Amino acid sequence: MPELPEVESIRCQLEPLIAGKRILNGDSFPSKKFLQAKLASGFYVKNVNRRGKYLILNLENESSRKIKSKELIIHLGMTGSVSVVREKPEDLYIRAQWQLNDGQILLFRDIRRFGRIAVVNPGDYKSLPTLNNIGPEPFDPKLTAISFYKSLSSSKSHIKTKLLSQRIIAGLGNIYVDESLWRSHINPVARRIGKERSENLLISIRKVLSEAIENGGTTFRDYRTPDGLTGKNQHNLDCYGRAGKACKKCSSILKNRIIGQRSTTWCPQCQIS
DNA sequence: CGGGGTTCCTGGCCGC
DNA sequence: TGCGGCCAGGAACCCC
Repeated sequence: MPELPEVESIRCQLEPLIAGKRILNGDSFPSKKFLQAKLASGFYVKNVNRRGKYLILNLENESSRKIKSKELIIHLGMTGSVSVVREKPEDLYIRAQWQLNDGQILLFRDIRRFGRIAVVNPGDYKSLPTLNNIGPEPFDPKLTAISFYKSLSSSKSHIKTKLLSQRIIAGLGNIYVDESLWRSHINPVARRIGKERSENLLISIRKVLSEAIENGGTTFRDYRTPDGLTGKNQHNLDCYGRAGKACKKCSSILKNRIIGQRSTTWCPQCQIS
């Protein structure tokens, strides 16, 4: 579902809709994954940030001259979306809702319930292990070809698995991993890659992600921005979803198989180990 | 602790 | 039209 470009598109639209608003109360579907929604009650939304695929709403509440801060973390899972509405719709799949002081309601909708809501003290991500151990943002200038190479070298699992783990680099999911590996001619089951190929991979990741952000994300089925629109990046994919079709570089037939429990598409000709 | 497999959910699509 | 089987953009969790 939503990977970094989709979450970033959502963040960008959501922030002006809710920044400065006060959350009067929160309510949720009765599941452990969403129950913390109500803990955001009474706080103002300072801003809306993103880390990897996680939306992070910075909350503040000044009571009796003491400023209290929290973070409302929304993870969209596979089918999550957010919207801001005046009237709550009849919808079975609303998993959390927050009444705002301007009469609007922030909604979290998630058909499959793979998403998650948490309200934590700033930076305290113990309850979200992946966020707690997350790697650098792809566009962080501190992430260099060398540091990326070293980080990739620290584990010997398949490169596809490493990129999906969020520990080496944040925000990649199945679509953009396959796209980035195709662009940089790296086989998804490669285990060690050299400095030069690591650098090419990082360059490809950045290009793939920035194009996807410009296109407003990739919509296959569920992904929507808060304004309800779909993304356009599905028309920009070279590899993901094209198994059985001709490689756009060499015309070989793209293959597909399961790697690390995830469906993987690659070109057997250009993506050598 | 790192790594691999399992599990959480629902709906859409395909083939019979 | 109905139903079983399979598939899906993610990550927490459990066990070795």
